[in-house]
Amino acid sequence: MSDLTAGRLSVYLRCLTTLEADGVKTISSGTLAERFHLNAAQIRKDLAYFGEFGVRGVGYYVADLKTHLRAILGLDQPVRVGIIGAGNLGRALADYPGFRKEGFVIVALFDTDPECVGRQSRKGVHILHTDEFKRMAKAGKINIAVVAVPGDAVAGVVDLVVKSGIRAVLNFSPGTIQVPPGVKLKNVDLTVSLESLSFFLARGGDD
Amino acid sequence: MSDLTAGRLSVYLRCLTTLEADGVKTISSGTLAERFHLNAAQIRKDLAYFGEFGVRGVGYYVADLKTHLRAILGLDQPVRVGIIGAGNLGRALADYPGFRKEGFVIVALFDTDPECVGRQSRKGVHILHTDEFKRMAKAGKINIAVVAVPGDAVAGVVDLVVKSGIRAVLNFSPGTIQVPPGVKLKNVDLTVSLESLSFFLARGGDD
DNA sequence: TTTTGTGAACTAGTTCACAGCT
DNA sequence: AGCTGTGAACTAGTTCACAAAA
Repeated sequence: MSDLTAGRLSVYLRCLTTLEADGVKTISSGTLAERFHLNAAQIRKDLAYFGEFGVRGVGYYVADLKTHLRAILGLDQPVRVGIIGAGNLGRALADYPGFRKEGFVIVALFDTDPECVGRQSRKGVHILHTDEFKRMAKAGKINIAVVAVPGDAVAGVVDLVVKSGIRAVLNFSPGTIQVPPGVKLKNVDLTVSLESLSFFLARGGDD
Repeated sequence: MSDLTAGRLSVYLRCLTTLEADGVKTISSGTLAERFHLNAAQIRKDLAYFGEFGVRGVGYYVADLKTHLRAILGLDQPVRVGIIGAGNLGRALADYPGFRKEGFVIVALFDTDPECVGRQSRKGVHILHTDEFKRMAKAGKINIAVVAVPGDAVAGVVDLVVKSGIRAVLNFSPGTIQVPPGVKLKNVDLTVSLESLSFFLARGGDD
């Protein structure tokens, strides 16, 4: 199963949440695709890979499919997130409402700056010293590490994260880092995102 | 030219900046690939599309290629960015050092909350009322719009942005929005990113 | 009749491998 | 000898189109 599929499952889950709030009980791939600008065949193929969730002639039961998707995405049990880097971005992520909404638990922020260690974010996420990270991860208190440190610190931090036994990392820091097999790294590179758009404008912007 | 290629060009540019700082004058695709965990053939193909920048038997001149890439990415002239949504995330993005480093100019933050309009971010980016956005965009003061508003506001904001003549949008808000042809929309969905990682862990995490 | 699930066809993207230039 | 630029081969991802099920 590809990375792109995983992302789409997450999108489908959000669509279903919207539909449920609207009181929709059952939805066909065609209607779902139309309403959320997706592709019906792709929805069916993505879902069919994990089981036969649909009913021919009817479609999918919203509540039922939602439960299945949450389980497939591992959201049927709490997912604990530790954020390394308590700068502006790290703290914004710690307080991001979208994470809590889907059941993620932000365990703590981690930083090395004595100025902010011991303090907490606006919404009350505690800032611990990065030295604490390994102990907490080893104790099974962190499932996913989010890295939001300056570029020159990222290599060391990712090394620490991997050595702590973490197997999923969401990285916001720049750089072409590598992780050992068995560890999943997802990069969100803000500069690259913005430069891609600049490229589009520079090209004439007609595609 | 695909979106993925544009992203890689941005990555190459950053690699070259690092190399230049290290005093490297010339680099082959093979060495570049090895050092930054990239693919040599892909680097050559990506670059060759825009011109014959390399010298056979030698490689690429770092400073020269960097200039070319900056021009291709439209970074040879200032790119002006307006950020709509002055919440935690919007303000963190406004102050993000990586943007300034590559020559982006953060024109202003925009929000509708009277509580924060008139104030400014830590680094001094002014927060204007969203009503001002259209005027500034029409006056050519904004090239790229960054959207970081709550999910229920995103449709209206993107509509405003498009009506203001903006042709490149970086969206951090959730939802499957659509823009007319000729407008480039890039989504950074934080919840989807995190859920993809959760999916990987739930699957057993061995790929 | 409606809609799923899925093989087959298609499209996009990556990597190989080597001719040709320096 | 070394390295680029590029056609050809390959791999991955998407969409089509339809048989089978409710």
